[in-house]
Amino acid sequence: MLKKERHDFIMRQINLHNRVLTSDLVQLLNVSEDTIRRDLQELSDEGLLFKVHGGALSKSYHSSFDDSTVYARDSKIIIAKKATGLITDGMVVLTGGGTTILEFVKQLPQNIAATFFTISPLVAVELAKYDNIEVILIGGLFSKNSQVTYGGQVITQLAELKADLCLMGTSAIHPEEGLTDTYWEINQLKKAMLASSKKTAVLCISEKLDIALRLRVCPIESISYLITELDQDHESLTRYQNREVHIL
Amino acid sequence: MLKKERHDFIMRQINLHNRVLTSDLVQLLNVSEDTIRRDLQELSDEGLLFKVHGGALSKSYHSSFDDSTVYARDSKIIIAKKATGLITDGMVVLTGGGTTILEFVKQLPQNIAATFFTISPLVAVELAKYDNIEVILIGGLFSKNSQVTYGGQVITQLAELKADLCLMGTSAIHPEEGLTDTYWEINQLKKAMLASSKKTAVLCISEKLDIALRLRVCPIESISYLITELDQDHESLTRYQNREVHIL
DNA sequence: TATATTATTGCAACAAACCGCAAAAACACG
DNA sequence: CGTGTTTTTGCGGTTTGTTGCAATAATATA
Repeated sequence: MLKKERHDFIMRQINLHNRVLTSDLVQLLNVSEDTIRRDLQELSDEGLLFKVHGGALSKSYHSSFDDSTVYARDSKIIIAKKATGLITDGMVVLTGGGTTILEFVKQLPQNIAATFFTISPLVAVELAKYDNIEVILIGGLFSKNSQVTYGGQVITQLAELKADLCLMGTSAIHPEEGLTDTYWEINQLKKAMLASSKKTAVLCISEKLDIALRLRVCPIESISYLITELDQDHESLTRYQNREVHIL
Repeated sequence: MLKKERHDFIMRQINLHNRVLTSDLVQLLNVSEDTIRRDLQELSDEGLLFKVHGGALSKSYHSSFDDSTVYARDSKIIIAKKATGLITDGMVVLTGGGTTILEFVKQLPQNIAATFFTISPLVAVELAKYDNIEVILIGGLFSKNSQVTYGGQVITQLAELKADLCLMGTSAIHPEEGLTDTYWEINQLKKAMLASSKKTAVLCISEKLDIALRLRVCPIESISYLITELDQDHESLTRYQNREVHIL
């Protein structure tokens, strides 16, 4: 393999995963550590990546990625980590959009092998960084507000699908009213997603608990897992606990 | 064997395999290393390949997709600006993916009113920033390499659609061979996109001119507009000019 | 702080590139 | 045809590029 090809390979890995480990590259490319280190040094000199102890990081990861802009990011990371526990190899997963789901994708283990259907282009792009994940983007009208596809075409495609697990964020959840939403189209969308999945996990920061909006998506019993940043036995969650809903 | 024949042979190998090793060519062509090196040097001077230590690489071997440092960004901005001239209010436009198309979207005038179909999630997200643009994302399998949706589902949806204009990037264009590509699925995809549009514009930086890859998408006559960063009457473009193709 | 992992540096072996030169082939032209 | 010129090619010697190794320094992790 030519040096240039190695460099291209490394850059591809970097842009795919936002980071590379020296040790991984040694195995993948079957060359000595020294060679990889020199490659990383050269690419770093060209300003194509950030060299760090143990490997290298994507340049865009630091510059363009403004972590601070995501609201309540710390909470969302906790939620995301809990949610990854639900995913096992071979699973078929359906996801919605939103920053919480996006965070969930970033927290997935590197080698997870699964099939993901999603209505969120951003989630699709993030999922594509995993070698062993097959990504199917469900197409349709694209919503400027929620950054997901919606509309009849999406509903139709969802109807043909049966996923093991559906992961969705929510803007409101209430012990009696269940999941609710403000927009008709998003409401329809979520209903269709629920119907297409054997189980459903709702990812939701605690400040969205105990809120009911105009349009009802489903009763609380239709939800299999409720994932918040709170402890399992936090008092805010007791009213959600029942035979159907597992609190994580 | 004549020099010209050797050069043709080398270019065939390059376009077939994306790479050649000096040592391989020495054996295949039964000439000295120096001769091969000189051949590669000359072909490199003509801009037909990239010479590297140990051999040479195809010019289109810029497979990697890096969002941080877009390759030849200045050229792509020039191309993008030219392309915006093709869009008028009320148009139905179909776009592919790639950094050039993404740049095109960023250059669109703020209040343009049009309908865009796209196979690229990133393009969809960017288009969503325009208030008066309706965005329809065509869904399907998501390609990790090219960051667009592809496969049967995409083809099927494209078949139901007739756009006024199709905008696509390309990795290779040649006056006799037309549009060509390396991957079967992308090839099929581009064919379907062409069939779904009344007119087609190809956005393409000049270094991808005069390159032919393995799989043919369409003859040069099927293209309505060819947009490069070069001046309209640049000599590199004369061979592309004919009744059908407009050079911008 | 102790221990393991990763970086750095100089070095040697090898491969490839470069340079000048000369032989051979192709070409131009009277 | 012959002769001078240009182009092409291969060879030897030299320089540069690439890679892996070993010893040492720096850094992470518990």
